[in-house]
Amino acid sequence: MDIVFKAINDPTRREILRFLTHGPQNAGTIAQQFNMTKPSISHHLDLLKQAQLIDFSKNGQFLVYTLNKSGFETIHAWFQPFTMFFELPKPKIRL
Amino acid sequence: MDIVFKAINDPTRREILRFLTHGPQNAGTIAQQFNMTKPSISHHLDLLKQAQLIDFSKNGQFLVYTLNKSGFETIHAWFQPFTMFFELPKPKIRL
DNA sequence: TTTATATTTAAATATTTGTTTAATTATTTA
DNA sequence: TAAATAATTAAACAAATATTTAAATATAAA
Repeated sequence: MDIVFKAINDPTRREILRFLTHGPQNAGTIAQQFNMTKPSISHHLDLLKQAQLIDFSKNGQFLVYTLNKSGFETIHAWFQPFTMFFELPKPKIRL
Repeated sequence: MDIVFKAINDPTRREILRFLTHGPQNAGTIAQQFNMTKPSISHHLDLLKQAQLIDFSKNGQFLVYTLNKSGFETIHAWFQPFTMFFELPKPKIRL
């Protein structure tokens, strides 16, 4: 559990997650988005992977990264007890 | 924004937040819950305060801490875009 | 089968973080 | 007003983190 919170603590990692909402991306494409060396991005991807916030599959010489449900469910589950205490924006349509 | 994620990264701070779901608590009462010195808890409370996850008011010589909506809204807002991508547990009743 | 490309792993380092002990501030009570 | 209580602030330090450069691995193309 700790690892998920550690993962989303870093701004670069949060940007990577946001970037992946556009769909699966190669490690190189992800690295291009940032003013930072590839090894540094690689390290961030590794941490997000450990937190199960992303996943990857191999496509030839490329590694394709995608969002992974598990880590987000962990965050959601942690957050749940606190929603009881606050009026949070309600969904516009019936779920 | 960064400060909120930093705040919830620490397990002690997450326990403090959980403890405060039981209602407002004095600094001393909070400190008792943990095998840790008061200055350390004080520092954690300060960080949670900075993140607007908690608030306090003075009652004589006591400082009474409570949960604060603002910080949780920040987390919720960040999480929102990701909910689109995953089937998350649905509410049991109409909201 | 050599060379280029995509990416990670390893080693080193500066910065940040969590904790402790000691000192300080503020309030209450005797 | 002096002593006790509640809590924070300050200084010091060990542990964890993000980054870089250099080296290694794996696949593709020439």
